[in-house]
Amino acid sequence: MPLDFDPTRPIYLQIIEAVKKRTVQGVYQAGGPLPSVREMAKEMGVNPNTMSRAYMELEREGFITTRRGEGSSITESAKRIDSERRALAEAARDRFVAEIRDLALSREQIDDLLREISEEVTL
Amino acid sequence: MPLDFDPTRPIYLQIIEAVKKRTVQGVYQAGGPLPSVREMAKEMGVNPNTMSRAYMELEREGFITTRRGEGSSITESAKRIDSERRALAEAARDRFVAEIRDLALSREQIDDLLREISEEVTL
DNA sequence: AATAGTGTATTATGTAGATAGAACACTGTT
DNA sequence: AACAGTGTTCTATCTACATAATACACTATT
Repeated sequence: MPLDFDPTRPIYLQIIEAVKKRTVQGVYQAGGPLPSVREMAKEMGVNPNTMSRAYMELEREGFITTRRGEGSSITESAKRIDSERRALAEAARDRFVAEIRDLALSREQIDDLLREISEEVTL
Repeated sequence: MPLDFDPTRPIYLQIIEAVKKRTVQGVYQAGGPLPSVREMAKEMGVNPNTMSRAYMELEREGFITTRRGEGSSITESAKRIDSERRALAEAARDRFVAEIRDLALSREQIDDLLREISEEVTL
Protein backbone atom coordinates (compact mmCIF):
# COMPACT_ATOMS: atom_id res chain seq x y z
CA MET A 1 0.00 0.00 0.00
CA PRO A 2 1.86 3.04 -1.28
CA LEU A 3 1.73 6.02 1.05
CA ASP A 4 -0.17 8.97 -0.33
CA PHE A 5 2.47 11.65 -0.35
CA ASP A 6 1.89 15.36 -0.41
CA PRO A 7 3.13 16.27 -3.90
CA THR A 8 4.22 19.72 -2.71
CA ARG A 9 6.81 18.33 -0.29
CA PRO A 10 9.86 16.15 -0.88
CA ILE A 11 9.02 12.48 -0.55
CA TYR A 12 12.14 11.60 1.39
CA LEU A 13 11.15 14.08 4.12
CA GLN A 14 7.71 12.55 4.36
CA ILE A 15 9.25 9.10 4.62
CA ILE A 16 11.41 10.28 7.51
CA GLU A 17 8.34 11.54 9.32
CA ALA A 18 6.45 8.33 8.60
CA VAL A 19 9.22 6.16 10.04
CA LYS A 20 9.37 8.29 13.17
CA LYS A 21 5.61 8.15 13.61
CA ARG A 22 5.52 4.41 13.16
CA THR A 23 8.19 4.10 15.77
CA VAL A 24 6.50 6.23 18.40
CA GLN A 25 3.35 4.23 17.66
CA GLY A 26 5.21 1.03 18.36
CA VAL A 27 5.04 -0.37 14.86
CA TYR A 28 8.83 -0.57 15.01
CA GLN A 29 10.48 -1.40 18.32
CA ALA A 30 13.44 0.29 20.00
CA GLY A 31 16.50 -1.68 18.94
CA GLY A 32 14.40 -3.72 16.56
CA PRO A 33 14.96 -4.21 12.84
CA LEU A 34 13.64 -1.92 10.17
CA PRO A 35 12.52 -3.28 6.79
CA SER A 36 15.31 -3.23 4.24
CA VAL A 37 15.67 -0.29 1.89
CA ARG A 38 14.34 -2.26 -1.05
CA GLU A 39 11.47 -3.76 0.91
CA MET A 40 10.38 -0.45 2.40
CA ALA A 41 10.71 1.22 -0.98
CA LYS A 42 8.40 -1.37 -2.45
CA GLU A 43 5.92 -1.02 0.40
CA MET A 44 5.74 2.75 0.14
CA GLY A 45 5.84 2.80 -3.62
CA VAL A 46 9.00 4.83 -4.08
CA ASN A 47 12.37 4.33 -5.69
CA PRO A 48 15.02 2.54 -3.60
CA ASN A 49 17.32 5.53 -4.07
CA THR A 50 14.74 7.78 -2.46
CA MET A 51 14.32 5.36 0.42
CA SER A 52 18.08 5.12 0.82
CA ARG A 53 18.26 8.87 1.10
CA ALA A 54 15.61 8.84 3.83
CA TYR A 55 17.47 6.10 5.74
CA MET A 56 20.76 7.96 5.45
CA GLU A 57 19.16 11.07 6.87
CA LEU A 58 17.58 9.09 9.71
CA GLU A 59 20.98 7.63 10.47
CA ARG A 60 22.58 11.05 10.39
CA GLU A 61 20.03 12.15 12.99
CA GLY A 62 20.85 9.14 15.12
CA PHE A 63 17.33 7.80 14.94
CA ILE A 64 18.34 4.55 13.25
CA THR A 65 21.59 2.68 12.83
CA THR A 66 22.63 1.01 9.64
CA ARG A 67 25.26 -1.58 8.83
CA ARG A 68 26.18 -2.54 5.33
CA GLY A 69 25.14 -6.07 4.60
CA GLU A 70 23.08 -6.38 7.77
CA GLY A 71 20.35 -3.84 7.50
CA SER A 72 18.96 -1.05 9.61
CA SER A 73 17.45 -0.93 13.06
CA ILE A 74 15.77 1.60 15.29
CA THR A 75 17.83 3.29 17.98
CA GLU A 76 18.21 1.30 21.20
CA SER A 77 17.36 4.37 23.23
CA ALA A 78 13.79 4.47 24.43
CA LYS A 79 14.56 7.98 25.61
CA ARG A 80 15.42 9.02 22.10
CA ILE A 81 12.09 7.74 20.87
CA ASP A 82 10.16 9.41 23.63
CA SER A 83 11.92 12.71 23.05
CA GLU A 84 11.07 12.31 19.39
CA ARG A 85 7.42 11.92 20.31
CA ARG A 86 7.55 15.08 22.34
CA ALA A 87 9.46 16.92 19.63
CA LEU A 88 6.86 15.94 17.04
CA ALA A 89 4.03 17.02 19.32
CA GLU A 90 5.64 20.34 20.12
CA ALA A 91 6.45 21.00 16.49
CA ALA A 92 2.83 20.30 15.55
CA ARG A 93 1.67 22.57 18.35
CA ASP A 94 3.97 25.41 17.30
CA ARG A 95 2.97 25.15 13.67
CA PHE A 96 -0.68 25.24 14.65
CA VAL A 97 -0.22 28.25 16.91
CA ALA A 98 1.70 30.10 14.23
CA GLU A 99 -0.98 29.37 11.65
CA ILE A 100 -3.86 30.37 13.91
CA ARG A 101 -2.32 33.55 15.20
CA ASP A 102 -2.43 35.27 11.84
CA LEU A 103 -6.13 34.69 11.25
CA ALA A 104 -7.60 37.36 13.49
CA LEU A 105 -9.96 34.89 15.12
CA SER A 106 -12.17 35.85 18.03
CA ARG A 107 -11.60 34.17 21.36
CA GLU A 108 -14.83 32.32 20.80
CA GLN A 109 -13.74 31.02 17.42
CA ILE A 110 -10.48 29.84 18.93
CA ASP A 111 -12.24 28.05 21.76
CA ASP A 112 -14.54 26.37 19.26
CA LEU A 113 -11.54 25.16 17.30
CA LEU A 114 -9.88 23.75 20.39
CA ARG A 115 -13.07 22.00 21.40
CA GLU A 116 -13.33 20.42 17.99
CA ILE A 117 -9.74 19.27 18.21
CA SER A 118 -10.26 17.82 21.65
CA GLU A 119 -13.13 15.74 20.34
CA GLU A 120 -11.66 14.65 17.05
CA VAL A 121 -8.20 13.78 18.23
CA THR A 122 -9.34 10.80 20.24
CA LEU A 123 -11.69 9.24 17.71
CA MET B 1 11.92 42.64 4.74
CA PRO B 2 12.12 39.39 2.81
CA LEU B 3 9.80 36.71 4.13
CA ASP B 4 11.59 33.72 5.59
CA PHE B 5 10.34 30.95 3.40
CA ASP B 6 10.33 27.30 4.25
CA PRO B 7 12.92 25.94 1.81
CA THR B 8 11.12 22.60 1.62
CA ARG B 9 7.99 24.09 0.09
CA PRO B 10 7.46 26.04 -3.13
CA ILE B 11 7.80 29.77 -2.56
CA TYR B 12 4.82 30.69 -4.72
CA LEU B 13 2.54 28.59 -2.50
CA GLN B 14 3.85 30.31 0.60
CA ILE B 15 3.27 33.69 -1.03
CA ILE B 16 -0.33 32.75 -1.73
CA GLU B 17 -0.82 31.86 1.92
CA ALA B 18 0.87 35.06 3.04
CA VAL B 19 -1.40 37.23 0.90
CA LYS B 20 -4.47 35.46 2.21
CA LYS B 21 -3.34 35.85 5.80
CA ARG B 22 -2.57 39.52 5.35
CA THR B 23 -6.02 39.98 3.91
CA VAL B 24 -7.89 38.26 6.72
CA GLN B 25 -5.77 40.31 9.09
CA GLY B 26 -6.92 43.49 7.38
CA VAL B 27 -3.53 44.48 6.01
CA TYR B 28 -5.20 44.48 2.60
CA GLN B 29 -8.81 45.61 2.34
CA ALA B 30 -11.67 43.96 0.47
CA GLY B 31 -11.81 45.63 -2.92
CA GLY B 32 -8.62 47.50 -2.15
CA PRO B 33 -5.42 47.55 -4.17
CA LEU B 34 -2.62 45.05 -3.83
CA PRO B 35 1.00 46.06 -4.30
CA SER B 36 2.20 45.58 -7.86
CA VAL B 37 3.93 42.39 -8.87
CA ARG B 38 7.31 44.04 -9.00
CA GLU B 39 6.83 45.90 -5.75
CA MET B 40 5.64 42.86 -3.83
CA ALA B 41 8.43 40.79 -5.33
CA LYS B 42 10.94 43.31 -4.06
CA GLU B 43 9.33 43.43 -0.62
CA MET B 44 9.31 39.66 -0.21
CA GLY B 45 12.69 39.19 -1.82
CA VAL B 46 11.64 36.95 -4.67
CA ASN B 47 11.78 37.08 -8.43
CA PRO B 48 8.95 38.98 -10.18
CA ASN B 49 8.19 35.86 -12.18
CA THR B 50 7.58 33.93 -8.98
CA MET B 51 5.34 36.68 -7.68
CA SER B 52 3.45 36.77 -10.96
CA ARG B 53 2.82 33.07 -10.66
CA ALA B 54 1.41 33.54 -7.17
CA TYR B 55 -0.84 36.38 -8.35
CA MET B 56 -2.09 34.34 -11.29
CA GLU B 57 -2.98 31.48 -8.97
CA LEU B 58 -4.75 33.86 -6.57
CA GLU B 59 -6.71 35.23 -9.51
CA ARG B 60 -7.57 31.73 -10.69
CA GLU B 61 -8.99 31.06 -7.23
CA GLY B 62 -11.00 34.25 -7.40
CA PHE B 63 -9.29 35.75 -4.39
CA ILE B 64 -7.91 38.72 -6.28
CA THR B 65 -8.68 40.36 -9.60
CA THR B 66 -6.06 41.62 -11.95
CA ARG B 67 -6.21 43.98 -14.90
CA ARG B 68 -3.31 44.50 -17.24
CA GLY B 69 -1.93 47.99 -16.88
CA GLU B 70 -3.95 48.73 -13.79
CA GLY B 71 -2.79 46.30 -11.19
CA SER B 72 -4.39 43.83 -8.82
CA SER B 73 -6.91 44.18 -6.05
CA ILE B 74 -8.47 42.01 -3.40
CA THR B 75 -11.88 40.51 -4.05
CA GLU B 76 -14.81 42.82 -3.31
CA SER B 77 -16.57 40.05 -1.44
CA ALA B 78 -16.21 40.27 2.32
CA LYS B 79 -17.90 36.88 2.41
CA ARG B 80 -15.13 35.41 0.32
CA ILE B 81 -12.56 36.72 2.75
CA ASP B 82 -14.42 35.46 5.77
CA SER B 83 -14.85 32.03 4.26
CA GLU B 84 -11.15 32.06 3.53
CA ARG B 85 -10.46 32.75 7.18
CA ARG B 86 -12.61 29.84 8.18
CA ALA B 87 -11.05 27.60 5.55
CA LEU B 88 -7.56 28.45 6.78
CA ALA B 89 -8.56 27.80 10.37
CA GLU B 90 -10.18 24.48 9.55
CA ALA B 91 -7.25 23.39 7.44
CA ALA B 92 -4.88 24.20 10.28
CA ARG B 93 -7.10 22.31 12.68
CA ASP B 94 -7.27 19.24 10.46
CA ARG B 95 -3.54 19.20 9.88
CA PHE B 96 -2.93 19.43 13.60
CA VAL B 97 -5.38 16.66 14.40
CA ALA B 98 -3.83 14.42 11.77
CA GLU B 99 -0.34 15.05 13.08
CA ILE B 100 -1.28 14.49 16.71
CA ARG B 101 -3.30 11.36 16.14
CA ASP B 102 -0.29 9.32 15.10
CA LEU B 103 1.82 10.09 18.15
CA ALA B 104 0.20 7.76 20.67
CA LEU B 105 -0.19 10.53 23.22
CA SER B 106 -2.01 10.01 26.48
CA ARG B 107 -5.18 11.96 27.10
CA GLU B 108 -3.23 13.96 29.64
CA GLN B 109 -0.51 14.84 27.17
CA ILE B 110 -3.13 15.94 24.70
CA ASP B 111 -4.88 18.13 27.25
CA ASP B 112 -1.56 19.69 28.18
CA LEU B 113 -0.91 20.51 24.54
CA LEU B 114 -4.31 22.10 24.13
CA ARG B 115 -3.82 24.15 27.26
CA GLU B 116 -0.49 25.40 25.96
CA ILE B 117 -2.08 26.33 22.68
CA SER B 118 -4.91 28.15 24.38
CA GLU B 119 -2.41 30.26 26.26
CA GLU B 120 0.05 30.92 23.47
CA VAL B 121 -2.39 31.67 20.74
CA THR B 122 -3.58 34.90 22.30
CA LEU B 123 -0.22 36.37 23.28
C1' DA C 1 32.62 -21.32 -2.83
C1' DA C 2 28.32 -19.83 -4.01
C1' DT C 3 24.28 -17.42 -3.20
C1' DA C 4 20.95 -14.30 -1.50
C1' DG C 5 20.14 -10.43 0.99
C1' DT C 6 21.92 -6.29 2.99
C1' DG C 7 23.46 -0.97 2.14
C1' DT C 8 25.82 2.11 -1.20
C1' DA C 9 27.33 4.43 -5.44
C1' DT C 10 27.06 5.81 -10.27
C1' DT C 11 25.10 7.51 -14.44
C1' DA C 12 21.38 9.08 -17.02
C1' DT C 13 16.81 11.16 -17.62
C1' DG C 14 12.86 13.92 -16.53
C1' DT C 15 10.25 17.38 -13.98
C1' DA C 16 9.19 21.32 -10.99
C1' DG C 17 10.62 25.37 -9.01
C1' DA C 18 13.23 29.58 -8.94
C1' DT C 19 16.09 33.07 -10.90
C1' DA C 20 17.78 36.43 -14.49
C1' DG C 21 17.10 39.39 -18.18
C1' DA C 22 14.71 41.04 -21.84
C1' DA C 23 10.80 42.11 -24.35
C1' DC C 24 5.84 42.87 -25.12
C1' DA C 25 0.93 44.71 -24.12
C1' DC C 26 -1.95 47.69 -21.81
C1' DT C 27 -3.42 51.92 -18.83
C1' DG C 28 -3.05 56.36 -16.98
C1' DT C 29 -0.78 60.71 -16.76
C1' DT C 30 1.85 64.18 -18.26
C1' DA D 1 3.09 61.84 -28.26
C1' DA D 2 5.80 60.37 -24.72
C1' DC D 3 6.46 58.22 -20.57
C1' DA D 4 6.11 55.58 -16.45
C1' DG D 5 3.85 52.03 -14.25
C1' DT D 6 1.00 48.12 -14.67
C1' DG D 7 0.61 42.72 -15.93
C1' DT D 8 2.45 39.19 -19.13
C1' DT D 9 5.46 36.33 -21.94
C1' DC D 10 9.71 34.27 -23.42
C1' DT D 11 14.24 32.13 -23.29
C1' DA D 12 17.97 30.51 -20.77
C1' DT D 13 20.13 28.63 -16.71
C1' DC D 14 20.41 26.40 -12.32
C1' DT D 15 19.10 23.38 -8.56
C1' DA D 16 16.52 19.88 -6.01
C1' DC D 17 13.89 15.91 -6.30
C1' DA D 18 12.62 11.55 -8.10
C1' DT D 19 13.06 7.71 -11.06
C1' DA D 20 15.48 3.91 -13.69
C1' DA D 21 19.00 0.72 -14.33
C1' DT D 22 23.18 -1.00 -13.10
C1' DA D 23 26.99 -2.02 -10.51
C1' DC D 24 29.67 -2.46 -6.25
C1' DA D 25 30.68 -3.75 -1.17
C1' DC D 26 29.61 -6.28 2.65
C1' DT D 27 27.28 -10.09 5.69
C1' DA D 28 25.11 -14.28 6.68
C1' DT D 29 23.72 -18.68 5.19
C1' DT D 30 23.90 -22.61 2.61
